[in-house]
Amino acid sequence: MKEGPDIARLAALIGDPARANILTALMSGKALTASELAFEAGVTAQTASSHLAKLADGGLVAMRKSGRHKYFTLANDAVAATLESLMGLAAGSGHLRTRTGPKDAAMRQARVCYNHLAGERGVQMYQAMQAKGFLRHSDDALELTELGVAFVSDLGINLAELPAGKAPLCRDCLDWSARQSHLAGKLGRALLSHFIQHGWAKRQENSRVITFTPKGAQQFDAQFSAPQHHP
Amino acid sequence: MKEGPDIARLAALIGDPARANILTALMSGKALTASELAFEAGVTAQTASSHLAKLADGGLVAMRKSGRHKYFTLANDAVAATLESLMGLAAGSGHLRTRTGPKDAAMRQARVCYNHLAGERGVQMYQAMQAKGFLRHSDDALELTELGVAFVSDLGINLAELPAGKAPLCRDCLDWSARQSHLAGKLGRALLSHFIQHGWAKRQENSRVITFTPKGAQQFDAQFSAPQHHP
DNA sequence: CACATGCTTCGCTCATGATCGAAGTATGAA
DNA sequence: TTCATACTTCGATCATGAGCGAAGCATGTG
Repeated sequence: MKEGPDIARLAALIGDPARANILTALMSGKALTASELAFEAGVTAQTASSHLAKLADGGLVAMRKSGRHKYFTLANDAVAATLESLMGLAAGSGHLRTRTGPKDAAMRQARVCYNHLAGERGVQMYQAMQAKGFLRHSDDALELTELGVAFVSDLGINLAELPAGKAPLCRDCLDWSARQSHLAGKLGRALLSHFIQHGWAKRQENSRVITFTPKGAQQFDAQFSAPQHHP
Repeated sequence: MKEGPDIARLAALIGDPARANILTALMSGKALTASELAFEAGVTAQTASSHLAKLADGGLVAMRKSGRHKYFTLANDAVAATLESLMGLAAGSGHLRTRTGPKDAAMRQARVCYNHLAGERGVQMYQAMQAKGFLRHSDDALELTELGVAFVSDLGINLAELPAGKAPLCRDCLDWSARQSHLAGKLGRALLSHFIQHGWAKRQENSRVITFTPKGAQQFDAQFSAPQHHP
């Protein structure tokens, strides 16, 4: 009678309304913080924390710490496939909807992530710097190459002036709107400061939104031309 | 935040141990009575009755009255596919329900997945049919090519005789033991029937295990030679 | 008919776990 | 440092529903 894997344990995990809401929100493919997921699920942060721990323990979601945030994603696409299968059953071959999008188009474009640039612009910068060989992953760390050192110096950033301390120079930061990494760390902070000091972009009051001036956007694109996909 | 199909309700339905046992038992494809299912689930008849009512109400099982008996089956193969998908996740996350008995090895080799062939043999067949160009993915659907039509006709299966209806001819079903797809749908069902009718394989009593005869295995391998991996 | 069998309904007990307030920890900002 | 934010842990409350005994239908058999 008891053949095969323990399906009940897993299904019960998905079967709680709050957890199902969390998983449904994560089906968008974006990485979301614990607070955002608490809001999505309609529960308090404490409750969501408990649920997220259970989901992680059950292997349904993966977690990544970033500063004081915790970003959650679905653990892998097998989980997503199973969820979609369940949605299909629940709706009778129904179709999936796209959950609550990011609040603001401007936020998606460019915003402050604590102290560095995030959003599409941030991702663009990160990818361009990798494509040009300025950034390199080694083990779990992100390094600025010699080429990269020259590049930021040319920009006018003095690496020696950056504050010393345990904080890493370069770091990945997961972007909530683009679901891709962008550049954090002391260098990320320095770059954003640079853009603002040189009038490329401005911070909006009472918001995380960053607005690029036309001229600034041009200069930004010149430095960080988006990687071309096949011709 | 309440959007899309109600996945929680459905998952909670599957998430009860007794109901999960019932559904797992029905994965054998056999129609079982309420009492038999009560025994499989390890609960009393009253409790099983309540569970079965809920499962039927939730559209997971179908019921047919016959005299003073009630025969239950899974509602359709979409349900079976979802359950198999859940088993795959559960097996992956390590929470196997212990007791890897002798039955387990046989189950991995070949078993019934509701009404079609699963396990290593099922995966072998699926991959061979893809490698030989009998099956092809298009968009999200799985199609039988013209070559494939000829192949199954040669086997002695009359596609025109298959029951009409909205059920798909070919469908992916994720194998929980092999973690790869095998063939479900009306064709998958027809193929398994064919193997059994022609004495290639036999179903074991009270189990999902399928045993191939030596001769049957030979014929099976001849038709579905496993794709060779280059050294 | 009486009687047995298969299943269902009722009513009750009881364990599980979802929830949130309050307090605690970690990290970043000023 | 002091404050703010993000998340976690603890403790207590409370609703849900699984489980079963007992009784009630329904449908067979002798």
